[in-house]
Amino acid sequence: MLKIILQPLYQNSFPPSTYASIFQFLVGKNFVKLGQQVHAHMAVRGVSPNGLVAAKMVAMYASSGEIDSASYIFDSATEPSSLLYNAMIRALTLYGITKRTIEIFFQMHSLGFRGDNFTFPFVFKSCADLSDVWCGKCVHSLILRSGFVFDMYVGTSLVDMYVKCGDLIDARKLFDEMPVRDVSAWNVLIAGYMKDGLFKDAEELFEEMPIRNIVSWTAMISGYAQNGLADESLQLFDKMLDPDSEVRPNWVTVMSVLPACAHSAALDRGKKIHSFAREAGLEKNPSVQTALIAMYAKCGSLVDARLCFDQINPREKKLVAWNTMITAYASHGFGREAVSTFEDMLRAGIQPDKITFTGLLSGCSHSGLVDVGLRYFDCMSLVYFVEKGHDHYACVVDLLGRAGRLVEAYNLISQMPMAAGPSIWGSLLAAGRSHRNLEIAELAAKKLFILEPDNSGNYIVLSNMYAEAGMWEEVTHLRIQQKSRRIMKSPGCSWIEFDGKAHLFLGGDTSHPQAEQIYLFLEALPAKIKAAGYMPDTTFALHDVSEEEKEQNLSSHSERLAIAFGILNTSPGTVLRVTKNLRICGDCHTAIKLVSKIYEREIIVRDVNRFHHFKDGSCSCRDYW
DNA sequence: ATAGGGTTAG
Repeated sequence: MLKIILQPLYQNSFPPSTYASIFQFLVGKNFVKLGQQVHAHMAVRGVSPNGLVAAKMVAMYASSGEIDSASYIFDSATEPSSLLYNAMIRALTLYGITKRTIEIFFQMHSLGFRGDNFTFPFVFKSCADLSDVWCGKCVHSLILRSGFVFDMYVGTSLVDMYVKCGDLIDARKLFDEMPVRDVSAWNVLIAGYMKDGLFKDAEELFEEMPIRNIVSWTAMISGYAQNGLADESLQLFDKMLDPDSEVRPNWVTVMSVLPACAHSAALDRGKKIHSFAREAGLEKNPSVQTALIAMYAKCGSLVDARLCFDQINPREKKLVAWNTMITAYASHGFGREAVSTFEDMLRAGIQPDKITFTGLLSGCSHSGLVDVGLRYFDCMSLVYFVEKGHDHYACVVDLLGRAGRLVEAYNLISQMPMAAGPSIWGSLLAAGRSHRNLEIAELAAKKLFILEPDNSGNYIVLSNMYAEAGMWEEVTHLRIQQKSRRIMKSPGCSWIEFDGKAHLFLGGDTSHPQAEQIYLFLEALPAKIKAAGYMPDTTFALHDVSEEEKEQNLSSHSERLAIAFGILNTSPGTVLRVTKNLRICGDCHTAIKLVSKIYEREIIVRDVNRFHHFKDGSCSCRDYW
């Protein structure tokens, strides 16, 4: 076929069916230039494309990335046909132009072309992407009597539409009514249940279905991972690696399981999955590489994250990869690196988006780069064409608040074009606390009591501030309020990975087999610190007593237990990586700095907000978090 | 020519 096309095209025009076959042949081949030559050949000879030819041209252009040319052909077609409409609807769906897809469908319908089994799957997909259940139902009702609902493809896309619109009841009903179901229909429903957190229903379907393919497995694994069920996700992934498993993981599976490692900070597991990806030839996939960056960053290994980032082929280094790297630096308090990576990104010609700026601004905030952050914030919409969103304001309120510029922070909130959410008032409250501004703290706390009445932390912060100021009546009042709403504080816990297993400690925990040794170690610590000639920063400890576990003995905070366990069980010099479910307390922060110096250990603590790299007596956050 | 699993986030 190619030979025929490549023969000189100077001869007379061909009959339409020939042009149609040529364009048909070029679909998906990415020979745009050739397609354009044939197109010109036709145009020069005054042949106007009939419905069939136009349809093939639309398909050809759309499949080679030329959606504008496809649209042009469609708009200038003189002879509309079902086939042409189908081709255009398919092309638009391919490019995610959902609204136009639906418009074109209704235009088609109004011209008397009713649509067929090659039309509806795309229309329902568009409704699904828009979460437009109203439109979906409307199209559904149009075809109720036509019999197309019994087509397997149409049925599956309908079930998917209801799933994506959150209507699982109707999705299930349609699924049960389908006369023929293949594995795709099952997968759609499984994915639907996992999104909604209905694990039992998803598991039942997964067991029940006659054939499971890689998509079924991946839907389960990613569903668990996205809902924070990291163990379930990793276990199922292991099952898939079993030699007599029915399927092998592919790049989507690997990409989906990595967030489970990230969630539980399981660096060793993550490294094993990385090795698997390497052996399976999936390491060069840019999406896998991006998921690896995020995994390494969240498991505390920025070095490995950067290595993965550098290994991505520059041509394949897309927005998400840059965002992930910038965010990784930001969460570790490496603000300067976040900024320089952002500048590298601009030089590479990548257009930043709103996530880029949340990463960049939070990086500035976490490392005290106040002026740099403010400069980027001021010009982000005019220079980089990214609209300022709620989260960007949150970063800058945080930035100003940490720097003690509380009035400016408050003024910024008042000027926001949208309502400030809990993250913003939370930042302001934290800033009010650390800079001892009761007025601002009170103001922020009162907003938070309305916005998130169940969050115990807000009551505790304000109550501690009242206590510090000797305002005991207010303390009592807050306590009564808290009791009446039955607000429970969440218990602090920390874990550390050792020997392929997570060792978890609660505050004051004595249940660990090595508890005795751990407590002996911690009790000996103050003397060691003194002997080494360091003075604990008592001023800091005095006014920043842990807000979450005040009544508890500071020296048995969960992060200290985990670190003690780590020092006792690993060889000298091993980096310790500890994860905590709450914010690290000021007293522990001071203690860990000293431990890092005395025991010559690098200690990396991931708390609920960010990372702390303790080394040689100081922390990467420069006591600024 | 048609449907299903998807990585980044104060």
